[in-house]
Amino acid sequence: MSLTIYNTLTRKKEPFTTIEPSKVRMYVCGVTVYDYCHLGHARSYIVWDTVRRYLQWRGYDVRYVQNFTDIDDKIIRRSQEENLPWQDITHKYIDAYLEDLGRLNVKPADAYPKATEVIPQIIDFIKRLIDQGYAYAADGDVYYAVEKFPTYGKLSGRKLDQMEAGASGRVDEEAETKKRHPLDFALWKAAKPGEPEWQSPWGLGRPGWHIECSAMVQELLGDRIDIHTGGEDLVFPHHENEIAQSEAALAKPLATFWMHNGFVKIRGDKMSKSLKNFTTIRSLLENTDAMVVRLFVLQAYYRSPIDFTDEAIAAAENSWKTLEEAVLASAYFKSLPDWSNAQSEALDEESVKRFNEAMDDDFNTPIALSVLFELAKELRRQRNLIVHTGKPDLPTTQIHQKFQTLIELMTTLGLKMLQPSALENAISAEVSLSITDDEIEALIQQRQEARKAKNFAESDRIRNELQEKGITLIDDKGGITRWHRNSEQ
RNA sequence: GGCGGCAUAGCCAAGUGGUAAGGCAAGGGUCUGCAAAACCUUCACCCCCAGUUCGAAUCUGGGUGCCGCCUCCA
Repeated sequence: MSLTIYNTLTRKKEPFTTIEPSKVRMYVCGVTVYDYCHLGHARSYIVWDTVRRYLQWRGYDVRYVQNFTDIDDKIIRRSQEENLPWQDITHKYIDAYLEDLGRLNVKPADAYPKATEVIPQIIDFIKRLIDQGYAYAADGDVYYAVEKFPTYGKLSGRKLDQMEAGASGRVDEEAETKKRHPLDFALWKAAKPGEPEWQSPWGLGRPGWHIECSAMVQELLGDRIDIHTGGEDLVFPHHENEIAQSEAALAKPLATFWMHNGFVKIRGDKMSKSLKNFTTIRSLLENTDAMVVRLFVLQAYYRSPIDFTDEAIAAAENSWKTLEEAVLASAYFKSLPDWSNAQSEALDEESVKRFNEAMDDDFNTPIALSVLFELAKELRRQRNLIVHTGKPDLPTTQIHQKFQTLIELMTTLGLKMLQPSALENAISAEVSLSITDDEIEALIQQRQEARKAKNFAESDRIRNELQEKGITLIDDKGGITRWHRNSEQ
């Protein structure tokens, strides 16, 4: 089976193809940097990061470019409000973006172009559109003439005459008078006094929002790319306009596959900055493990909406614990006599097969995760058997294989593997700091005597005392008490 | 007004013609002084109505409800 991807452009799943064999050129629409990122952004970039990781795991050489929009009305407004140069605003929030998404284990892009770094390319692009008759200058602004592009609306499935201009109620009156058609959009905006400005053939001004992506894609990835992604709110107008710009100027399809992720909802509504109902990534991470957030996102299919609730996060927390415990179980597997002989790269083929089938079907992470949970539960079971009965009921080579597979698949989904060596250090530190084996044995002996005398208050006291020192006691049949040091911190 | 999406157990969420994955939570049993683990076990008439079919959560038509987009937006 081969990878299929849902393409917004055609509204169906299509077999994945690349322009160049085994190379993927991928462009991800990034954020406008005037504020901290919220959970909605987190979802989007976790999803695209996972797509990238999976393509790499399947052997593709992926070039991944993601932009920062570092000049626009909101940035200007923010800089005026805070009385700071706009560069201070954008630098601050770019740093914050990299930090927040890094914590979610989103890999850095191969390039992070900024709008203000490609002004010459943007100007060239606009000139080209004007020369070819797709754009017109109007009193310091430049607009794209949507009526000149016959297939305008093909991505979002609309026709010009169906759209009600200004239906969203956010129309700039002044700009309307300059436009030839209400749907025409700005490629270049004249600067008002005091605003950041760049020299252009049309006077001092700044680029419109959509043109930067067309220019950057061409600059960094070429005239055509394989995958272009973003949140579903970007389908119209942003991506529609990118298509109009790039395909008019270059006369070839911009992207083969257009992918869009569903929203994060909160209490049934879209989470967004304008609704002021967002939770920023950094506030969420104050008391939630980053991998819990990642798991919360991946437990849904990327095109479906997900509802952000305390219950959902709590459930993800428990789910993550299951995976974590399975990874931590390696501390116990290491004590198996033939563990070191079992070391090999071999994976559990059946699990890998099912994982790939799920991911090949338009990145169906909920199903892919079910494979991980099955592995994790089996590993946890083996760990428990070791702790409670002294030996597992699977051959060590199989345990090793399942363990190796779990780690590999978790890594592919960007679920950060805990370093077993760090764990060992933690455990050995605990051992050296707390209590020796002999002391434990002595206490257990005392407790046995208390139990024989039916002095359960005393026996429970000893159990609790040891528990506080990180030692768990297990009473087996035949009056034997086993114990182990707790592996979880 | 136009375009689009969604509706599956207490919660989250797969499943696109063959008789309901997975996760979370909950309950019962064996065992136990208590506890832990293990093992066994319980938990969905798939929003409604009609149709197509040997067979539908899955296809068709009609409803109902919720949501998104229509130049701020991941």
